[in-house]
Amino acid sequence: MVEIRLTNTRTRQKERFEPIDPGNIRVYACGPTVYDRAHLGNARPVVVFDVLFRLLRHVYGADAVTYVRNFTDVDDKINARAAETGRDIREITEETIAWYHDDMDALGALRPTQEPRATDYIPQMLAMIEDLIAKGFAYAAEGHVLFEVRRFPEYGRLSGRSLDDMIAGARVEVAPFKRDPMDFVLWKPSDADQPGWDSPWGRGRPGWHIECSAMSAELLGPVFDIHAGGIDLQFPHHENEIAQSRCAHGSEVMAKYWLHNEMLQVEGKKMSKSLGNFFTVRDLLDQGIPGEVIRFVLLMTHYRKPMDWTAEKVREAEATLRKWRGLTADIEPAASPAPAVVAALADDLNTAGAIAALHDLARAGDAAGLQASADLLGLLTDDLGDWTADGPDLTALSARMTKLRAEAKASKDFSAVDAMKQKLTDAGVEIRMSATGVELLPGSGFDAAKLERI
RNA sequence: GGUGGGUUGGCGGAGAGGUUACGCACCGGAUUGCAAAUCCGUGAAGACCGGUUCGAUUCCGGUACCCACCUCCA
Repeated sequence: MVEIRLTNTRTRQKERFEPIDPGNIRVYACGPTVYDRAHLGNARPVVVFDVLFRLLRHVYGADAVTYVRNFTDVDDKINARAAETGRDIREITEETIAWYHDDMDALGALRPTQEPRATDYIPQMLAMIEDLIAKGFAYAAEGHVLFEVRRFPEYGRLSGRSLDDMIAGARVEVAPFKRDPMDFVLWKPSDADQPGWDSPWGRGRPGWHIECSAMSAELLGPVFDIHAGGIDLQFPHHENEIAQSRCAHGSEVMAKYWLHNEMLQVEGKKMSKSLGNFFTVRDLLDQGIPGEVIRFVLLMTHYRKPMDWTAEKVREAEATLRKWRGLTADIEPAASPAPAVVAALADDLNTAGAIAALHDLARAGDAAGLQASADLLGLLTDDLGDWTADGPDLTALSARMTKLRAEAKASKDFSAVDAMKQKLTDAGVEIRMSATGVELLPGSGFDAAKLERI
């Protein structure tokens, strides 16, 4: 059995992964709030934890892993989007979920085992809130229900903060009905225009964090193996999830291992909606950057380090993938991935190390091993291969070139061949001449329009 | 102010207390009519100051700078 090691944010250490039940490994990842296209920053955890999913399936068996990633489809950002566009909330969330699936599929991410929607779990949320009140961890006030953080001594442990420090640095206005400034909302009242559900505290809607606690408990149980998400969710989202779940279930931990990916940056700054420096996955796909290339770039950097998105990385990734796809075309994959690749991934998802190991395989000419190993990273798969496969038909041009070259060899005048070569190069066509003939391949800067004029 | 993370060769980016990371670029060679592609090869690093050690880029402490979280965000 391959030993998997993961950096556990909960203990701040790299630890050996020991499943609670090797026959049923349970992973929860926080999914998107569905009101807009996913930006590239949203894609990083999806791709990174997709590799985790693939690794766990490889080591423990495909049927032994349950991966849950939610859709938060009730949120004030969605309400705001509905108000400003005049559209129906359900229409917005349905559309956004379809977009999300399209875009993440394009990046080669496997669909999780389950993708629950928050609005399908309102009864479970209400039950959990009532339970928290009954156990003395939450209180109702003015149509709200709040979690009382002072009742949970370990509040702040995941993110390494103390309540007093947080209050000292707090910049938000505190609602008057809170017993403590850090108390957070489990349930809040809705007006007539807002989505709402009947509850013991009147018509209302859930706060931000309770959906993940309710859905993970319902689908994975009160204690599960891995909880994953972006580092920006560590506080307050994950801290609050832990408080709710542990107090409701009386458990020692919510998840045994907590994994957090670092942020994506653009020009040294976090890509975020509030900074306005974000672009969506769809933007990149529309620019003609293949999903497989985006995926490769995301995997070039270890998930626990900030990564910068640059055009140079796109170029490198594309060139490497073209080379590897050429090498593995029509090759039967090896029976199992190379041990070096598995070992790299098992060492805290070292995708950069795994890619280095793939380079080793390519250099050694082990196409079968490369194909089988790349699959573990979700690369060189059939699903993602269209961008190299549907190349234009260049046979007429190569025939013309072959003829010109033969004539040139006889006449010793190569000017006509060189002129054509230059045009092809300008159009981004890669030219491979051998003794026997001419092979033309669309290269990284391929431009079909320029080809027309040759 | 509090908390967490980072600083590696021209660029990207890993691991390991002592032995070549790897990729891109560069340079040299093979190949080519010349190139491209391909193959082979060379060179190049560890922010700064201390400490531990026979030996540290790798461990410990400090300094500087950068980033993130503390407010919706992955």
